[in-house]
Amino acid sequence: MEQYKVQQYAAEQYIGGTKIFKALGDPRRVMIVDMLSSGELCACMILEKFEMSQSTLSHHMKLLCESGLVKGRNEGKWTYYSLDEDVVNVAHRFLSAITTAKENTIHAEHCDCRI
Amino acid sequence: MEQYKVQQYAAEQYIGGTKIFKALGDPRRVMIVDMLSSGELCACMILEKFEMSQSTLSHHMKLLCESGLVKGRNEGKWTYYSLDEDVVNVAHRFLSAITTAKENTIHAEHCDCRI
DNA sequence: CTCTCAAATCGAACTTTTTCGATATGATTT
DNA sequence: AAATCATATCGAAAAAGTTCGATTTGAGAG
Repeated sequence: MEQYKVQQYAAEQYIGGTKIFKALGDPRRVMIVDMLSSGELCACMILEKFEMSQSTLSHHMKLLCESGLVKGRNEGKWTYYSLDEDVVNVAHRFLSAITTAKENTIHAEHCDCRI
Repeated sequence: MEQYKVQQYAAEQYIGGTKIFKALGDPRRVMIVDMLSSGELCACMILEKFEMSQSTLSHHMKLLCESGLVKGRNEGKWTYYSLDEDVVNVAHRFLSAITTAKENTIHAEHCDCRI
């Protein structure tokens, strides 16, 4: 998780970052991340803020955890969730990587529309 | 597009950013953004790099354009695509906003698990 | 004016995601 | 040990996303 290199145009390299973005591709999950940015919260607290069944929240939390952005911690019958700052940083770096100009691109290659 | 404020926990505020992340929630679209980060490309050039039908690429480009990340420009029978740097910056700021600690959070509120 | 080419749109099949109620699990309370 | 509570998992239904071939559109070339 230390370094995240984007190797050009080889799909596997993009999967991890894509998984994070996919997790953030839903308004409620983004709202949950926003809530967690100020610190750990138990599932029951998050559930209170949404009109959503308990099983649906559990599903969203699972996706967030699978992306790596969020960590879960069990304490007794409660589960506490928090952001994984390392993965948050991976997300930032990945977004930077894919939006920053690079060397060795396909821009110099031949194409009909450049004749 | 100048400022992007995240108002806490009101879904509408998150929709724009979510749309960008949703656009980035697919490996091929991320690869296309990566390609475009080094400059404008015509659709035919992008198509060459993927095993994908022309109509599928067109669909992905439409999603990227609708998110705002990518702009299309017609020139003769060709279409050239490029990143919209303003929206790229919106994406960065939005990601920062939702992952940065804030005031007035729900963390101080009462919850059974905090008795 | 017709043909060709690049790209967009359409329509259908397929896959994935979302959602919920019901049930299971695992811990605390009585 | 039985009841209760928080959360996870299951299964099914509905919604959304992906993909492709076929067709349309719109621009240039012959």
